[in-house]
Amino acid sequence: MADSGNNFVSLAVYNRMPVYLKALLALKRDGKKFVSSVILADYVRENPSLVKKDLSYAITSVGKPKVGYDIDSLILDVENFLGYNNVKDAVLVGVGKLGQALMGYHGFDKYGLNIVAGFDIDDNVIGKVFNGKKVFPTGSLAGLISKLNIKIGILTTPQDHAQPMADLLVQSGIRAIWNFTPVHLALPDSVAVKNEDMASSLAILSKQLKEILFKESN
Amino acid sequence: MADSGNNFVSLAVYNRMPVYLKALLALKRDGKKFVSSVILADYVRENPSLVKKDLSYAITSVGKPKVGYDIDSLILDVENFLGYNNVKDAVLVGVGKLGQALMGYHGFDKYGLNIVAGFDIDDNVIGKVFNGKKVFPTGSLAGLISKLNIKIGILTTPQDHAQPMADLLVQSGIRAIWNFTPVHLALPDSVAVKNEDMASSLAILSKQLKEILFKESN
DNA sequence: ATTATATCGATAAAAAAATATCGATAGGGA
DNA sequence: TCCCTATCGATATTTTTTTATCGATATAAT
Repeated sequence: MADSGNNFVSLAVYNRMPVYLKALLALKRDGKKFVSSVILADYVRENPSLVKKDLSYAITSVGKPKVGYDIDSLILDVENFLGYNNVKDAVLVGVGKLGQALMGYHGFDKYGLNIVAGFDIDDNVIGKVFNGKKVFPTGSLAGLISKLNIKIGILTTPQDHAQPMADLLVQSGIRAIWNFTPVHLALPDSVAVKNEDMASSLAILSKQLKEILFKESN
Repeated sequence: MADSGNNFVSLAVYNRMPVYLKALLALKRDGKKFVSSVILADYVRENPSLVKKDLSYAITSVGKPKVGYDIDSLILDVENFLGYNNVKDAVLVGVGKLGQALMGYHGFDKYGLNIVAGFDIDDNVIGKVFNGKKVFPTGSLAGLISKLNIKIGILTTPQDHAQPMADLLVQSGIRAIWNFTPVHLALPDSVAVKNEDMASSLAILSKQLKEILFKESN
């Protein structure tokens, strides 16, 4: 049965769920109607028991013995679990290359993320429009956030502006910060943070590469 | 004592290690010379025992009772553990906004990542230079990879080019792919993959936000 | 219709990870 | 100098996560 919303589900589940979703969408494209935990586990390289348990957090209907899960309904369930179906407004601060890339990224629609506007201190980008989203001076941040009751801020500033801009976001009422800067933000407990940490990603990739090459060399 | 290189260290440790490093650098900036596991744990919001165990994988000298760890030497140890000190060459495929942002990102130097060149199929970017790195047509990918013995490929193409370009990278000798596309790549076991999965990051942030707001509302 | 089997969902067992405990000891203060 | 205390590093305990097992059952084959 689907999780009612505030029971604890571990972060590991949240990390795997989008992987299942991608696999399900690929299977659907291949014309499949049903998938078993064994097939799906094989596809994403996990254990079938783990897949069954993970899906149990999202699923609203039962799987059929001998057949598996209905792919269409499972996709809906997983998308729902991940919150793709409720739109989340956000502002983006720091409209450099990365900020522009994120503002222009159409994939966010699919995830239910709606970047309402960008903010910057640089007159060269203020007033510009990326993917239909305008760039405003940071001075107008607080007004827009409170007017639209926005809770999520995306932080893509240069390093030295990260903490001050995070502070400004929090003062303006933001309650969740998606931090793309490599800065350790000091924030109150009442604000959620997700660091998009390229350092650890790269370290993990290097570690895996090292392991693969090591295995081959003996 | 430091891990000799191929004992198993869990991914969780790799995820936390850069967080410790950021904290250590901040403490150093504040003029601190030593730090205890308690202080560091408090800073990064982890348990002191966990911090001690994690650091034990990286550390080469012992901490002092009553004092803690020498910050300077700990920074070196952690950087070493994370591989910041050995340069890793990489190629980048797909020089759109995101690709340009990554090519222009100076932080990678610090991590020991050196993007040697970009590759694209679009004549509008081929020949251009970003941050001193030139963009070549994908046709010249294989040659450069084998000539320079490059093992890491960064994938920042549009979705529909992701799998074909990943295949090309693998054929050309790439053994590790840092995948910034939202595509589930089908790759042989001999190739490491790290998906930069914005879907799960966003889902986790949303979950945390929901939990924080829920806690407050009762 | 009967039987064989693949799969589910629940739960038990195992493995892994996180946390607590504890003896040893360096440094500070009486 | 001699305690007292904070901390380390090692290890034991607890908790969490993952994996295996098992009865029930839907489908397919005989």
